[in-house]
Amino acid sequence: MLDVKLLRQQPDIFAQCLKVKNYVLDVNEFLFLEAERKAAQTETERLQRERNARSKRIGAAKARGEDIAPLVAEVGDLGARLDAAKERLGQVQARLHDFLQQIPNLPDASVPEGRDEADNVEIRAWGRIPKFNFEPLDHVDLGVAGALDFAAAAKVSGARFVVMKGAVARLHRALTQFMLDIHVAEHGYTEVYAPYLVNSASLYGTGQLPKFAEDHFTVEGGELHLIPTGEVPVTNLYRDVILGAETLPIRHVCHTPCFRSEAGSYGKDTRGMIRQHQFEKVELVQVVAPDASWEGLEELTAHAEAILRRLELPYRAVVLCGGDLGFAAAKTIDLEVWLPGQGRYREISSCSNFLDFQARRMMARFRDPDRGAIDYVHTLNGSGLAIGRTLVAVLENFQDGAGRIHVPDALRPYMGGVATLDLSAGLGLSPPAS
RNA sequence: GGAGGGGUGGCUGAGCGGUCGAAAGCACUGGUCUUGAAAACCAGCGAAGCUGUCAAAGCUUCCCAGGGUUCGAAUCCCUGCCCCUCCGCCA
Repeated sequence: MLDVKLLRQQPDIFAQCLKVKNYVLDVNEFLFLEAERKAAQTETERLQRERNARSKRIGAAKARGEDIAPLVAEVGDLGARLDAAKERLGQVQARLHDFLQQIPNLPDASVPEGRDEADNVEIRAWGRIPKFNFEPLDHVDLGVAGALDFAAAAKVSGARFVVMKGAVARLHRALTQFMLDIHVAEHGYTEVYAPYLVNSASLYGTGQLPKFAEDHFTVEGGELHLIPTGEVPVTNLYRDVILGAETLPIRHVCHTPCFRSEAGSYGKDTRGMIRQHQFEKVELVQVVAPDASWEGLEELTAHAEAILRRLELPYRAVVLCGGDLGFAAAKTIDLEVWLPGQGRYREISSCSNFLDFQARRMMARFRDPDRGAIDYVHTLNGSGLAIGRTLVAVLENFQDGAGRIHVPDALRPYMGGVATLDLSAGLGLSPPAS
């Protein structure tokens, strides 16, 4: 949600900024609704004031033991007029609210112009892209002996699901634990366990509603929704909260499954586990004072990058262009990992600064001791990292051409010391030491 | 699933249908006192929005949410949500 007061003052400047996000702000519609709102609100408040004054006089007269009948008669149709005014105000406010809810966040001035992901700008790259003396397989082929079983998942559930078995299932678990441990022990995040089903208010708070209702799953007959990302339950912890300044910055790490309907992505990434209805993610969330959010974005991005570096996975960081930027974000840095099976970089983390956009929607505030005032916090989040895609990256980058996967050093303690996974043996389970 | 109790300001907690946005205490902020601190005492202290160029000032709304009764609702009625206690079931 944007600052309405600022929007009123300079709607044209807002419209100009939103063009970078390919959003057309209907300034005339806004000005019309604002004029309506103002008229309706002043009229309603005027009638309320009159009613209050009259009621107060009746109360006073009654207290003095006087006959209140004439005073009551005098009220006349005030109630009816007030009801009508309230009705009108309610309607225009609802329209205005809807209008404002649909407007995306303003992109930061540093966000490059552009239409789609082809226009994103690389800001750094790390690691060496592996050279193989064989044709690298993608994860689907690497797991074909049974460790990654897409057919079984299709039978049990449908398309866009996976069943992992044996060593790969363990690798998946190991990655999760590894990431959580690093973020907690070394990056100063507090671990959080949160619900996977949330109410609509939470989805409004972080901006998944009202515009993107088709992107997530809603439980039939209920008002609960499967979370599309851990961002939703974790950021909403601070909905309707006024924080003490001393509690900032807040850093949370949370491992959750994520559920996405992937409506509108038919035919896209249908092979393998790049785009699934269900995947796991370790999410980083920060709640900070307004003057600390840009620093926070750099920091949070570096925390996500640290995981890739320790896993020795080559990646690059790109700044999303206006056209590719999400609804609520002012700026987003994507981390893209190299996938030999596809011969290209793929998104594995998305780190965003939302400024006060989410905070405004969810009334997440803090008490600023310097000014003695209450102000909105700034919120940030990023994947640290998406587990499924990290698994794919490990399998594809560390294959040896003979169906074996080299386990990166950092992960071995989480794999019971195992250095190599043999996927050719079916489930990739090492034969028992006999 | 059954029975009962309850949702009031940062917290605890009063509240009669009519100067109640709401007693009191705690916490917090400022002051007096003190070498300093504590204690004591004095004062202040909820949020959102609107009108106003700014400011001064004024107004409206908010006592879980949504309806209703009434000239007037924190207070009465209905519905929903949430919490607590006991019983049952249960990972």
